[in-house]
Amino acid sequence: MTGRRIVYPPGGKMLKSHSCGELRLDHVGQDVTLAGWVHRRRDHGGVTFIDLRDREGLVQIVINPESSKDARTVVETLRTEWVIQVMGKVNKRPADMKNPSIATGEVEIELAKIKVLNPSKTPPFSINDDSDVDETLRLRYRYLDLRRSRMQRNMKLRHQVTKFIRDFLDERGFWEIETPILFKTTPEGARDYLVPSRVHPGEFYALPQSPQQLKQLLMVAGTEKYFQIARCFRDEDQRGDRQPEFTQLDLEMSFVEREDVMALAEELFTSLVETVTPTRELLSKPWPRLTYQESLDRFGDDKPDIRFALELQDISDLVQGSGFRVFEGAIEAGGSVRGINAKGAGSYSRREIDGLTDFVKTHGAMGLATIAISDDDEIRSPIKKFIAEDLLKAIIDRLAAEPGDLLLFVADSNEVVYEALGKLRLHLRDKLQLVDANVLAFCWVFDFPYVTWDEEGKRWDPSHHLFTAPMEEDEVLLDSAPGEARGQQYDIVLNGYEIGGGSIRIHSRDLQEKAFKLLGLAPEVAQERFGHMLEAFEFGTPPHGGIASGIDRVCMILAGEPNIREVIAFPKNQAARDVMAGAPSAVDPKQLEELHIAIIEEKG
RNA sequence: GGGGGCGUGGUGUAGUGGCCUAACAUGCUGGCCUGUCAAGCCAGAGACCGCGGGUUCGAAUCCCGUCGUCCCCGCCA
Repeated sequence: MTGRRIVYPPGGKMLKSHSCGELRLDHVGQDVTLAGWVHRRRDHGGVTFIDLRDREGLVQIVINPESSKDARTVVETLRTEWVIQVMGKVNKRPADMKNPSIATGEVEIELAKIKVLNPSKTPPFSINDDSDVDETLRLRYRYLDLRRSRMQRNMKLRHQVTKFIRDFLDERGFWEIETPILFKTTPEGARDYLVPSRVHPGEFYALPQSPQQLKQLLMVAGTEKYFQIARCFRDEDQRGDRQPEFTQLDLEMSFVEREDVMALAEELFTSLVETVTPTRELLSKPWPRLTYQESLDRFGDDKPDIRFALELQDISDLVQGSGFRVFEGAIEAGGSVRGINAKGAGSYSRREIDGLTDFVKTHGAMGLATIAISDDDEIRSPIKKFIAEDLLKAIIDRLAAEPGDLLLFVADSNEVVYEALGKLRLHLRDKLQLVDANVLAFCWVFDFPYVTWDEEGKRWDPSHHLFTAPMEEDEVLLDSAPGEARGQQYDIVLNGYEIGGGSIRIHSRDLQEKAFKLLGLAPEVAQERFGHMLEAFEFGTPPHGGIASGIDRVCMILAGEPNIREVIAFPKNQAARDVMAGAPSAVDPKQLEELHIAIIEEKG
């Protein structure tokens, strides 16, 4: 997209009159002062060129034998990444010397004066190209990495995303309100980052996992429409799309129902991507809506990537009574047998199919039943000898299989079947290159179960969070059959990533207490941890709901990057370490003493 | 907490038991060159192969351990 033209004030308010990247034919004849980094230098003996770079782009500086001796002497010493200031005249380039590959390629600067503002050591990796560099090295010299075009592009994109969100919500009456970073621990959910209190020995603040409670209290406070681009903290192990601190668009509205929040969020994100990434193709508008159950049945995933098909098919009804114990056993135990048709993978070797089997095993499945149909219609299948031929045909029909296809089945509990096939589906997406990277596929997933049973902890866990309201018609189920109640929750999914989720909240003390009780919080514990919420709900709390969206993930997808570190200026590595500054680090014993903290050495 | 991949001049890679006195590209240093834009040409410096131990006549290469890093599971909205 075309950025705002940067015009520097004339008369020496800054060290430059123009940015390098903004110069065009209109500027021909003007005397300009530029400042930036030496991108490249091409010394031809007589004539020398410098590509001068700043944030806005590149421009070519020409030094002729007719240029001043002083200038030529300085130019000889220049090296890449030196910071220089140049004064010169903008000339039109002769016709055969234009460079269409850069925006300023029609012009060049005839050097009059040059000043070295700061020399540079040879950087540890090249700044002037986008070659791959070991990520640890990039992180260690992040300030240099951020100078490279990829990161400049990503940081700019991120700015445009947050700027768009702010403008959009401002226009609709939202107030941006900051909430505390030092708050109260909530042992439910993720692990908290704790901050010791110096003035209160033995007591700790916690960094917020999200501003959830505070934004609800802002609704109690009559704010009605709130948002924040908020930093959130979770002390859990990292992934490519998870960092210990990350940024959420957090918003909350009073006097709304589920549809109101969904409509707002859908409009926000649709217009966001249409504005910020106009060349990306939006798969569908309005967004498809999937119930949680439909999402699992079709994609084996509650955050489905709907850019490609490869949908799951249930064959339980077919294989029941087939005599094949692996299939029958799963069904008898309450599970199912489902499969996907990996179109065009029928020629996979034994070795490749074994690879797929190993893959599903890492996701809990016992194994993978396969039916490979070669291009000349020959069927290879380890289960062929266990099932009748007409059943095999029926299964092939159900999966709409053709020569050249590979059918893959998992028989297990529904939970395992969904997980294994859902992940296998994504694995095949990458292996078979089934998606167009330019497409953006949003969808809604809703009608989540209100709670899910945690077998290990022998208790009900919230599928969203503690403050989500159940569907009104399902409230009666909370006592009788909590597992069947649905929550007033909705998730935004983009290209297989959950980029946002929200709910209508509970706004009455009675219902909130009931929810706490269901979730195994004893009244006195609930009072200790969330007394302020319960109390607030007694003072005329409006019905309210909202949504939160992971800005890092959104930017990652819009930037086409493989992980969120690429859209965070100073991210931490997989081990949650800042390798540039060296955080976390040991602290002075004096500091610990002041905080009333003693270190316990690791045992063993 | 568990599993897997990777670690070789500054950078990116090749080499997977002797041909390695470690190769290639790029970068770096010096020289030549008046129109290039990933400039070109010539010359040069630069790694004992993450670290420690072991196997072997012989290890960058095999084994064990360790450290770093990335990915996945667990965990986490």
